[in-house]
Amino acid sequence: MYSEIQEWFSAEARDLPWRRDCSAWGILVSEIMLQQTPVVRVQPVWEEWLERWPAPADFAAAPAAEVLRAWGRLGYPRRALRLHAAAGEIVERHGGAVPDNYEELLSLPGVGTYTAAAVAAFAFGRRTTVVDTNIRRVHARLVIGQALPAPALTAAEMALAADLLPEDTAESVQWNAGVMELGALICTARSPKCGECPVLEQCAWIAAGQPEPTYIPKGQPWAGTDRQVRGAVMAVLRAASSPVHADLLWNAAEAQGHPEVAKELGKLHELNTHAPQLERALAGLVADGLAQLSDAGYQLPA
DNA sequence: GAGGCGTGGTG
DNA sequence: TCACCAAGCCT
Repeated sequence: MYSEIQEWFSAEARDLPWRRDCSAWGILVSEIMLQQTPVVRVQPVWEEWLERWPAPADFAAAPAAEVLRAWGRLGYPRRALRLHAAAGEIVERHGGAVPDNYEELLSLPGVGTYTAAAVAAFAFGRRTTVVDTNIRRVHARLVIGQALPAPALTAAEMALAADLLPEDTAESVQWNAGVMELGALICTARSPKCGECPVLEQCAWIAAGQPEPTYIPKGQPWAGTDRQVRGAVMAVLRAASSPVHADLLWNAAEAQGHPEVAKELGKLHELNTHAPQLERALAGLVADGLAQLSDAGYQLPA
């Protein structure tokens, strides 16, 4: 399978900036931004960041509020704060250089098994077992014959990925990148382009007659949740340059057409003269959002 | 180990 | 239209 995927990858791989001549720091930033966020939205922000903060020390010195603003609308802003903390550790414990091995990468905040393996492989050419959602899906179809991988990563999947990894270090790096790209462009979650697949002939899922998924992926609720409130709060704060009053949050939520959010923030507005109740309500509604506000130097009314 | 965490494009 | 989905991590 290696040669077919490699040939396809050489011809079809996307020309992404972090795949060109790029520092380990640039690779790390890209991997964090790409956690659950599509490439098309990451690319312009990544360009901005690398120009503004070309090395970990530059980024570590920036105020948290600026980090969150620069993060823009990539989503999951806690990733930005964790990367900020990681840059601090890189400066303090690694002399300002991104560590070049899996174990030390894994110890950084916001860096899990996937990101540690990916940075070790793509920034430092290490032979590591990279397993992301694309690779899991390709393995599930190509090797196992199932439409989708299990809901959560299993030990068996890790063992399979380790078994498939080429022994040669340089080939292992190309294999990781190629399988991931195949999952992103051809072997997609919905409507895979099997007609363009370089390993169609060897695919266990095709051989089995493309059976349907054996479970139903469960969606994440959004309307009326704390996350929706946090999203509205963060949208206001990104645009603000000074401490934000709760009234402003409510007005903004209403103006943005978020009736559920405005209703919840309206409760806070009514409670504004009763500080203890306000604190309790805020703690229940926007606990993480408040932590981010505090980290970013913002204040809520007393 | 299941659930929480932002955001916007798309079939 | 509205679920689903996008290079996960942490608790």
